Amino acid sequence: MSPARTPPGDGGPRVTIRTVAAAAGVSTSTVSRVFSHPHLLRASTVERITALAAELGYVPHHAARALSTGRLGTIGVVVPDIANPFFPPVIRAAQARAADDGVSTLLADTDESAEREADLLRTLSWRTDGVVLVSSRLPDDDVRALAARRHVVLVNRDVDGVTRVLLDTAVGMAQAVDHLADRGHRRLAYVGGPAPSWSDDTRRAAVLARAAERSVDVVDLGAHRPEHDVGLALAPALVASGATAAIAFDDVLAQGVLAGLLAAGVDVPGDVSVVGCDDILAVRTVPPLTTIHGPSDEAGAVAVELLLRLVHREPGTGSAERVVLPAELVVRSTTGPAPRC
Amino acid sequence: MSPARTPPGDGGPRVTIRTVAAAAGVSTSTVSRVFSHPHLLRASTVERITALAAELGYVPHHAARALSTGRLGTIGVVVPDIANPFFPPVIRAAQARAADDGVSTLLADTDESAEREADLLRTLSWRTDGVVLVSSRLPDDDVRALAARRHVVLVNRDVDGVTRVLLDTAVGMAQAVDHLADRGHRRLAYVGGPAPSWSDDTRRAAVLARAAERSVDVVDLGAHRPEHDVGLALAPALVASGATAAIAFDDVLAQGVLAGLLAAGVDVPGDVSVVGCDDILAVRTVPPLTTIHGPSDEAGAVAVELLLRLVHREPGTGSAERVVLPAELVVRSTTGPAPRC
DNA sequence: CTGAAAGCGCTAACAT
DNA sequence: ATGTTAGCGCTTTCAG
Repeated sequence: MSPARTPPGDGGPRVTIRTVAAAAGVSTSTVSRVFSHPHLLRASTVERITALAAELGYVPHHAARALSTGRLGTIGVVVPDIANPFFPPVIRAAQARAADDGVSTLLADTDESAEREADLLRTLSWRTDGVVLVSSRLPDDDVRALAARRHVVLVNRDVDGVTRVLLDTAVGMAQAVDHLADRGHRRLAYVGGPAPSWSDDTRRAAVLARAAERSVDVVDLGAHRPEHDVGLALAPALVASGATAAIAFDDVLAQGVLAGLLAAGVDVPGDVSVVGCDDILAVRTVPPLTTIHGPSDEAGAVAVELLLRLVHREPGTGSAERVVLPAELVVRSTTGPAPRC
Repeated sequence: MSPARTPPGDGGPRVTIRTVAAAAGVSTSTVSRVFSHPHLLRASTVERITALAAELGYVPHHAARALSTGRLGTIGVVVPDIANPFFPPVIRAAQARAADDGVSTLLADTDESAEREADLLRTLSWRTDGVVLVSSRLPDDDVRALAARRHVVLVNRDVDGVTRVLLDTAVGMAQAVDHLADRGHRRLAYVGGPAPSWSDDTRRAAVLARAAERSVDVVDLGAHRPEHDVGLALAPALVASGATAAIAFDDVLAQGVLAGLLAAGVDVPGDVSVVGCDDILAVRTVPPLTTIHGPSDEAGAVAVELLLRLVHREPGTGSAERVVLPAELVVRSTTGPAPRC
């Protein structure tokens, strides 16, 4: 086990493909092939060179490879906010899927700012073969323009003409309405999320549609930033609305509402039922939150898969795919029968 | 505004430094210098070439530059679990600090596995100039070995001989003990975190030390994975211990304990006070959690700063620094006077 | 202040 | 199944 060598401690000139070739008495191309297309070589050769390379402490030079192949072997994953618990599973799955193909991922956080997102994308374009844009805050046209110049896959954003992976929470929202209607609720409130957002639009629409079918009233409590405080502040309005159940845009908002309700002495689910979305908080609320769970990890993996396909396919090939993954209701303890009046 | 061009839609050959040089009637070296050492050129030249380059849609080629300079312009940030809310602020600050120097960050998640961490570090070493290891799960010796071969800065891990940035929660822990002692608590419980961990060792030690000074009893409730469920399951033991207050290794554990206590009908802080650590949950618990807040973002930034210094300094220079940032108690609503017996 | 030329380490035709 | 030979796009001495 002689130590591999790299920057610190210097330790003489770098071990390159050439060093190894010389030591093995073969040409550099053979060594190169050992690491890129081993199937083109005799097994014994591959084995011998691999061992020798390891012994010499040879480490492939990423930049050099990238320069010759024109492929960086790195993709970008851009999210609005790492700290938002919705994203980590997506990110993790994306990284894992990329790693399977030996591709590294550059993770970028836009801090919820479209401007910063644009900046970041500019920087990323120097260093990546393509980008997965999760819940992009960019205007549709900007997204299309970007996709025209770079390989892009969207997650949780539905822009025509751009490859995208969507978590269809509409299914779950409809289930939530059914769930509540089945338990006697006749009037429910929708606590909306960010105004210009695909997620909120589809969620609200799904609630309204299914509620209409079930002849349940819906009070629209407006569009809001998905933050705990906001939900908390909304509790009084919810109570005033006369609704016996609330469906919130996401779990954070729902948790806020929950806290507000408890603070106001309203029993959940005795007096009011609450449903969240995204299953971000799992059972960490008190009581555990009924919510809508989608395969966000799968979304990340699929997005990377599609991206890698784009990267490897020659330009112009294939049209923008649109993958929809269904999200479903998970009943926990914040929903129950409507209070008898 | 002619559009920059990159992979998709092909669009002819890449715009290189050569294209720009030809168009400007200068040599490639001049163009190169415009982007790397503009101060060596006449201002007017710089301006002219910059404008021209922008117009032609020239984008520097990262890999090529890396190959020439031997510096990748990328650092790695390795965390055990992106989804753990303690890390995002660290990551974000690290990225921001790196971006200030035009350095990209490769984020890797080890999924709490030392083995996977080792794997990842191997991969990262091909593609980065150095690594920030946050809360590494690697054995001390492995960390030292790594640091001998690569530029490494540790966060939240104290290994002798390796540059590191520590959040000294011991200060906060002592404050917590004082806070409780001042309010009449004579017997408190420490709910420990992961067994082989610098954080847990120092926290526990700090609690014991200050408690001894204040003649307060401490019941050690053991070492545990910092998860909600675990904390929840520990509530009965806490009650049985007769302690009137619990200090937990971190907020997640504290929140679990809180939930378990509430479930058991124990009033917080009426009957039992609870203190967390890391200020991960902010005011999102009910009631809002008293905890210990440290500048984790600063830790991330400082770590990157130190790393970049290592990267740019020639080998062998400077000895391993040890930066300690103090974390302090934040009193919220889960602590109060000891119940009168 | 700017140009010319020699690579950085690797891959990819093209030969053999 | 391997060797030969050009570069990939950029930086960087060394000259001028």
